[in-house]
Amino acid sequence: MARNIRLEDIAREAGVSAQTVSRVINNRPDVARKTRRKVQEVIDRLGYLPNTIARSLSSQRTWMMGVVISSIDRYGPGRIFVELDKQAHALGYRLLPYISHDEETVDISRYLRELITHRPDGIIWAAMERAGHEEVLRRNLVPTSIPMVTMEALLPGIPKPAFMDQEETSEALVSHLIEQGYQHIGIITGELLSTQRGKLRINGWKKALEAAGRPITEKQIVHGAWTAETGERAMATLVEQFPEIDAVFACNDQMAQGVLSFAYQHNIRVPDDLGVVGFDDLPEAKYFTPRLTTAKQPFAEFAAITVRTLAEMIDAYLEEESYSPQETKVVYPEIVIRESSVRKT
Amino acid sequence: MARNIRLEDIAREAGVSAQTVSRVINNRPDVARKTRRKVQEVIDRLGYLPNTIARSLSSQRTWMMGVVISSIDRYGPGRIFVELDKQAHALGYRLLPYISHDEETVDISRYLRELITHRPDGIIWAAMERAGHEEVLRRNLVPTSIPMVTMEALLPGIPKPAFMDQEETSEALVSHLIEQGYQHIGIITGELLSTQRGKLRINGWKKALEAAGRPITEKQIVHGAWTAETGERAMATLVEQFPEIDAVFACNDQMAQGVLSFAYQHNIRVPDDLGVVGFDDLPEAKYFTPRLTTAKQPFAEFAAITVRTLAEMIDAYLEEESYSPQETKVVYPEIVIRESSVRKT
DNA sequence: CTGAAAGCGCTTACAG
DNA sequence: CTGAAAGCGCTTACAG
Repeated sequence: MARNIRLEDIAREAGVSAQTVSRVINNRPDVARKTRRKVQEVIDRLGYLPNTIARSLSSQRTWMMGVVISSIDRYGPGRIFVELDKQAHALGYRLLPYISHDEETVDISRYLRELITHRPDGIIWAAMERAGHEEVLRRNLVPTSIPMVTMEALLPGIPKPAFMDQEETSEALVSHLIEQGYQHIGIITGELLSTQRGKLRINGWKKALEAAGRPITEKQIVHGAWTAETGERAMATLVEQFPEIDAVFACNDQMAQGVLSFAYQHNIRVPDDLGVVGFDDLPEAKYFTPRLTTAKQPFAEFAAITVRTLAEMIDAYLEEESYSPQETKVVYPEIVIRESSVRKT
Repeated sequence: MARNIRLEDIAREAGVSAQTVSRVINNRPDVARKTRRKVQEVIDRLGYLPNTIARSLSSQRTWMMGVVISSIDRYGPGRIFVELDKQAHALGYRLLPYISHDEETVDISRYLRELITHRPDGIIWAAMERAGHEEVLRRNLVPTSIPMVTMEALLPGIPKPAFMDQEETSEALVSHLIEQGYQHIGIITGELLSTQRGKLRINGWKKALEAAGRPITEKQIVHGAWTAETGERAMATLVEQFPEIDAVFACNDQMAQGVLSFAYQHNIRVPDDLGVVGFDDLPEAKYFTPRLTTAKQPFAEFAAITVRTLAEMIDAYLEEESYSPQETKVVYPEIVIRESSVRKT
């Protein structure tokens, strides 16, 4: 097989030393214009592309950020991954994805260990919180002292540069339903109560009801699993155990779509008989039947803050300075009101 | 900063040579049980994780597959990326993603060149076809002789191990509409006719109409851009320029959702006044109002064939054998018939 | 079954 | 502004 062209080949051809070629490649200022031109000409002519592997090994820097994230074929994680990639790229980093396709069974410890063998300059922990993760990180990451930030789970000692508000936004969505005159408001949650995100959305719902002096009972709460299918099923359960229901907060848009489907199949008119709000503002949410009221999360900003902070931590680490950002910047979703929650008067 | 533990540290601590440690790490058979046990004990005790960068450099093998793909926050590319990741992981490879977030403006040449600097063992080209890509590949990839496969675009000299049928499936969807008694069938395409995929879906629609002896006119065809928004707008255009329309083939489910939204807003009953079929079978398609008839693409199989073939090409390349798979395995989407295209009798 | 030497392709001080 | 030497942390023949 044809051997790749090396830096040394360029040096020989251009009649200079390897370091000079290295300087040209890395755009160092201390090269004579004439020398630079000659070296560049040889590089272009031979189509030389430097070997990042060798560069990483000798400079002890990979310009890689590892990302541990759950299935990115869901809307939220997918958007987050894409925005992380954009931001990382803008700062000169590449992403090395570790996607836990099957969160229940994946051995996160093996994943993390394999990721560390690639010596990323930093790690973004975007996985959902799970029992045991803290221990996995303590045992495998801490000894390496690789800078890390978390986006989702709260992990002791690990900075969380940005926090996407869940509770206030949920409260605002439910308060909107109350203002529209809905009386009996149920909730379809996305998952077990064990995750932070799940808990906060429920808390928001509770707070809105409490503020309005409405009773809160267990039968108003049904757990789904983020999909349209579970949304539809959850709505069936709600109607059965809480028949007076006239509005529902589905904790994401896909589940809201399941609710709308249930309503359509059972001739329940939305928004007249049933008010519906979701969470996410999928690109399609505006085209649900009827158009869905929901909350749009600023993923780009969320990712940008996270990546920039990690980049700063990496810089500080390389300078052997201690730098551990304490603040968490809160970003707020935007409420988008559409037909599904506005009664025609 | 704390220096990482190296293979040599393990060797010294265990009282053996570096190569012996290397053998243990790589599970080579030729190590005495006792030696292996001792070395493993030291590895575990010190929490040693080998450095993949160094390994890649010396072995001239990265176990990385580069993936050039368009925005993965859309359903199709997202699913493909996830399935590629699963399959690659199963064969011991990692994915190095190069996502062209903004297909129009991204400089694919710079992307590819940067990817090559990472010396992936192989490259998966999952980007849509665009004018100029062929030239970019010829200039940058061919000299490196890195094995590559394509999933989407047809590129001369580059194997395409799997092909996802578009034409026959589209024809079957439209024939189904004809069988249901729909007379005037429009189409909303996903993009310009310049891509293979776009063309094939339109061809399928045409063939079905031709087989049924129906006329085909330009006014039956409107171009969208894969989103619900463009689907809704395209439907408005269709109704205006082709008022007798009683069924529509939307080239993906998101656009079909836009169509359903348009119908809902204008009191057009689906499926009675308008039959609708989509393409993709989003998890939500079953919960559209009404439930959507569509085609489910076997992405897992598509990705599996592609990755396995690339892995074989890499093996052959390393053995200095010439191996260039000529066959393309065709995989077929499954038609899923639901309410949106079945008239109640 | 085990080890000493060379090399993968770069960058990093250091010297001039 | 330019270069000779050493080193990054592994693996690969090769020798015994």
